[in-house]
Amino acid sequence: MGSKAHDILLRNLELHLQLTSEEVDAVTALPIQLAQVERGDVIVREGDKPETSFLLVTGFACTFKVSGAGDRQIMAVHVPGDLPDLQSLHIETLDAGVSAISACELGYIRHTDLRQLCLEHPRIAAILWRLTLIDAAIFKEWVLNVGRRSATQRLAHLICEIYVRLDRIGLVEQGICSIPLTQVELADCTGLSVVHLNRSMQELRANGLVRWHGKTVEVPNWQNLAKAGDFDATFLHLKPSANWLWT
Amino acid sequence: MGSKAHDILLRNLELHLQLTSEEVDAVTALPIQLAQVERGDVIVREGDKPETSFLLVTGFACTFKVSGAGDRQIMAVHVPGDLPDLQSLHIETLDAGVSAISACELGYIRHTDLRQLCLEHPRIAAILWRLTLIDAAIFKEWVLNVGRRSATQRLAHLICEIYVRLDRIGLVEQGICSIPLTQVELADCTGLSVVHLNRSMQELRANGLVRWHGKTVEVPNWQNLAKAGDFDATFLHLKPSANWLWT
DNA sequence: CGTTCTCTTGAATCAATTCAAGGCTGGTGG
DNA sequence: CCACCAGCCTTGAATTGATTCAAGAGAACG
Repeated sequence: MGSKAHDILLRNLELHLQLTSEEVDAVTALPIQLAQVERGDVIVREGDKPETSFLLVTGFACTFKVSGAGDRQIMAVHVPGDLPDLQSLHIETLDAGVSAISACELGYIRHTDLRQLCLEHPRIAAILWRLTLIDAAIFKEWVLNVGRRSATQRLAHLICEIYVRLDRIGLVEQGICSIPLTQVELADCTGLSVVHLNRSMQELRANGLVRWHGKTVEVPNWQNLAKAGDFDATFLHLKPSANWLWT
Repeated sequence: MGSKAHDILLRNLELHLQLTSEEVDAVTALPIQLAQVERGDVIVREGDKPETSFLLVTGFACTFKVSGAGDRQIMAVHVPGDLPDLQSLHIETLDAGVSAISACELGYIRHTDLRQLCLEHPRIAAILWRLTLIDAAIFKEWVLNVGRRSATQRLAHLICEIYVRLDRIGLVEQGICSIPLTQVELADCTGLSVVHLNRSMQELRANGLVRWHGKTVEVPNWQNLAKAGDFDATFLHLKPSANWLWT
């Protein structure tokens, strides 16, 4: 107990609420089963009925669905610390798949253990609930993004979101971070064709808003990119209010 | 206590889990403040920090956001029994507004009362959490709908969703129901322009898939409409598994 | 060192938007 | 009771944004 996976999980939880030492102990005592997956692997599929949820310890993953015509739409990008299928704790059947965008380390946690933790520690239950609500907030923003923004805006907005979330977990240095998404995947995030996504990317580059080569992404001027992407980080709910759970 | 609002709420909760008599009593004892709003009224705004959540007792509402360019995108349609801003229980600032699509009766419930209820009745907490997860499942499906389906499919899919949800609460009779959405609102749900939405509607009509006149909507052949809209109701999670919370 | 992704480009096509205008309906006031 | 207004629906035509198709260049991998 007390592995790297526990550390990542605790760090994520404590971004939302300062835990008591009993709470920290309870989380640390959680059995976590480690596993690895390769880039492109499907971790869980739509229709699965898992009895565990997994913590993304390292690497990138995405939540996706496939239309009847066979087109893929990605609806969430996951970064280390995320619990991409936590919803399965209270909804038996998965309504979307999760696949690995890069090689990933995963930590599987049994639902029975999570339920027990929630019963004994209602504040942890509240944080986990909150995490799923933030996921929902991101989905809403994506509906707006895909439904009402231009191709360039969509891409800029997506880059902003990933950038902010990476920054939060310390994965951005001097405006540079590593984002292992291919243009095919970016297209599937934004509801565009690959060709058009490529042209949108070139437009961002031409305007000096991003430098994206391979996996290395540089944002020379955050303000400009945020403006181009109609991006306002409020929907990410990065900070809980001081008096959450106290009123 | 024991108003129409309580009945609607209880009926919704019991669609997910059979409540014990203590649980029913606890819900019935919940103070609910009734209110009315007119068609078009904004009930809560993006950025609000409410200390209550509201139950939609009668009428239709929608969750929406507005892009920087001023375009509206609707990301959820709400029917009686829904708790459209339940998320505010654990996220202080609302990331989307809710507005009334028809005249509505609302029942406001204080967060403090809901939190107390959750602490004393963990199974009710689980149901409420589940409700927010189902909302999230719907958002995901909407990302797919808006991102990867054709105009006609999007509209057909939307009609299917509303139809199924109305049917579930007994608001469909012989394939006919009342849906007070205008074409402007349908366009805002599907990420289309009004003109194009109108043409998509005509296509559905021409193919005998829907009869939509004013607020009266008839679905002559459910199978055909579902097929045209690439619709599979799984994502609505209408029925919990038999052993939810028991494993 | 070939194979397979990934990225890029040009050209033709198509889906959806915009612009503009007219018709319908239900409600309101003269 | 009728005239008028506002909101909603419908239509046509021009335009634009995005897709598709096709093909080549570059990078990554065993």
